Amino acid sequence: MSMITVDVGADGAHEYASGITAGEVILNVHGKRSGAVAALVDGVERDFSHVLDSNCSLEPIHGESGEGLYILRHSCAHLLAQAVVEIFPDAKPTIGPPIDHGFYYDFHMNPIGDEELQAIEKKMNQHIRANHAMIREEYDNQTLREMFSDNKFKLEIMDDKIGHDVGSSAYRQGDFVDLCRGPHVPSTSHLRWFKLTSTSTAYWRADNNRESLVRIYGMCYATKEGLKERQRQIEEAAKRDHKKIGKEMELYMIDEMIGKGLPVWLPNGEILKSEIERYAVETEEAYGYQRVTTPVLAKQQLFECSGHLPHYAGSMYPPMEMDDGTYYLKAMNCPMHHLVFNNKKRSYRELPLRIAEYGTVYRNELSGTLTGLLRVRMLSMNDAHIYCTLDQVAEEVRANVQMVNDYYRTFGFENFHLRLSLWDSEKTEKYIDQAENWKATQNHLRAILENIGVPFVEAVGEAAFYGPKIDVQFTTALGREESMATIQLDFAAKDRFGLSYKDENGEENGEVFVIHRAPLSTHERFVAFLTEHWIGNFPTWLSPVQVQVITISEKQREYAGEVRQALEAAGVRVQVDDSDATIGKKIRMHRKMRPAYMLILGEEEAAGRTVSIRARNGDQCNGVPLDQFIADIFAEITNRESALSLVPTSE
RNA sequence: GCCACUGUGGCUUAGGGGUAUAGCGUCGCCUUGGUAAGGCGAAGGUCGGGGGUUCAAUUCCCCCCAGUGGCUCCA
Repeated sequence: MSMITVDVGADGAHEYASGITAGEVILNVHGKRSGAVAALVDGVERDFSHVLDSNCSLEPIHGESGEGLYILRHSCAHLLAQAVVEIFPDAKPTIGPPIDHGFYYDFHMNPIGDEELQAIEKKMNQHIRANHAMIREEYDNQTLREMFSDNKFKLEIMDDKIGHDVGSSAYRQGDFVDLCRGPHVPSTSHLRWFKLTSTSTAYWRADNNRESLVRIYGMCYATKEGLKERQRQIEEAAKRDHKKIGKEMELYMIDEMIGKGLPVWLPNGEILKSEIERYAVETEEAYGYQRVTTPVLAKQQLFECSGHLPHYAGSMYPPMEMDDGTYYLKAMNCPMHHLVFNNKKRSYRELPLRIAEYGTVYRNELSGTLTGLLRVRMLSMNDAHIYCTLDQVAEEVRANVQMVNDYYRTFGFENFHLRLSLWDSEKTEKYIDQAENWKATQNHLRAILENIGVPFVEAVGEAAFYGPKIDVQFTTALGREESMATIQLDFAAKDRFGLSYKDENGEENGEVFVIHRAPLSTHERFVAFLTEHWIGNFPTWLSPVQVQVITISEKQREYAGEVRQALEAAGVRVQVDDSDATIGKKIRMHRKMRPAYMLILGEEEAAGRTVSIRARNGDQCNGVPLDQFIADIFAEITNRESALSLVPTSE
């Protein structure tokens, strides 16, 4: 029998008889409880059953590693499919990939509800206890096609992904077999820490013209702790939910009579919104923007000119017939800003021309997508369009990236990164048909980003229909990525609107590039993220209630009134509670509104014209002279400090 | 738009074929209290809307509407 040498990394090289499996080697080197779910053989992921017949390197893939979790979840998807087809023999499994935190599997079957989900979960647990081996089987193409002849989805996958002459593999556990490349965990007992979470519909190949499928989601971890930790994270995120906090703090309301996706900013939310806007106005004036206001509706011709009709018609509110034509609510400001640019002859001396607008657009987002402030049909934003030459694009993009960084630092955001969103050369029907321009502008943007030296990722198929863009991607408390800000390069507007300027040579020059940018997303979405990020405990400058005054007894009413007046005179948002409730009760009541500071006023404070400051965490700072407190909080507000520093933290 | 689930006073919620809980909040009275619930009392709901089954529907069925989680979409 020939021998082979297996390099097992830090543990050196071992000699084995040829024909040994990867799993046997791992068992030999790392023992039974190594937590390995698969093996990396010469850098390729393999099953434990993989036979070694020549010298190689081998290391275990642990269930808790990224690769290991991926395998675990993929295997768990198979287990799900096994349970589903047993309970619903007519269900046709389609695809079932691992995803962040878990997996899903799409089935062609009748819709199911929670009860069925529980039954499926129960069945999966039975199979886990039975500990079926997950066995890899290799077949030629013909055999595979016969095996899955009753599942047109699997046949379609074979048509697309596997050459007709090469064959592929399937994995069997118990009576269930599924087409799959693998690798998988050696047996179903590894899949113990899973939970089915939800069902949904998905379309075959994500195409809504094709079959509607039932998608079942689950999460799966290598350990009980992993699963528990994820459940904790979900609970934690629920506490940060902007819908819950927004209701508690009375930031916004949504009323059926007004319409869904159309939030009303209540006084407290309006304060947040207007503070954001005030900050944006100050910042963007400094960056050389000029503000305009345009109407909320315009004639059909405008949106035809811009190309939004028909490209974007589905996302606009339906047309209104008027005596002089058809009108649409604006879903974007750009066409009107282009007309502002065209309002007079422009000189190269005016470029870059930066036109900003703080207003609202309306988009007919699909009803099923609307949630709280995160996805709405009324979008308020600090929108702007920059008109410049190709040479100026780089500097404008750089300034915008810097602006985004400035903004986010002030708001306390750290979990974000840039994404270069590109067109998809395979799906050109989604985009304006100028392949050369796409390639050129994409390369230009990429070069600009590389030149600035900021890290970024690239995403194919995420471009706007008129040009590539730089998106600022934000990670939520649930670990999900959402688009926040956007900087878009538009090479099409100049032709559609005949944008031009008189250049240095006195020539009429039509090479006007437009940059669309909205660094703070929409105010709705931004406030949702802000609320989640701060759990409603906003920096002082943003807090709807900056100071909550609480009297010990009604004897301090007069002093409380003086404190209020002094704070109001300094422009501080202050509320006074001089009711006859006890101090403990007042504190408990007002915590809901999350004031930046509470001021406790009793006999001592009134006598010495001081205040006792109570921070959100309960820390105290007693006997602070009123004038000093006002000076300090004024500075904290004016500097837009993100940390509250008027009460030293007790450590 | 599609699928599943949910919808009870301002908020959180119990219940379930015989028109309904409780807590918080609100209001009144007592209390004048030093840091996350002082006491007593009162008001407040056609149980999301419409239809059906039934002697009787908030409860069961159907249709809408809205919300939640996903899909799709997302300039």
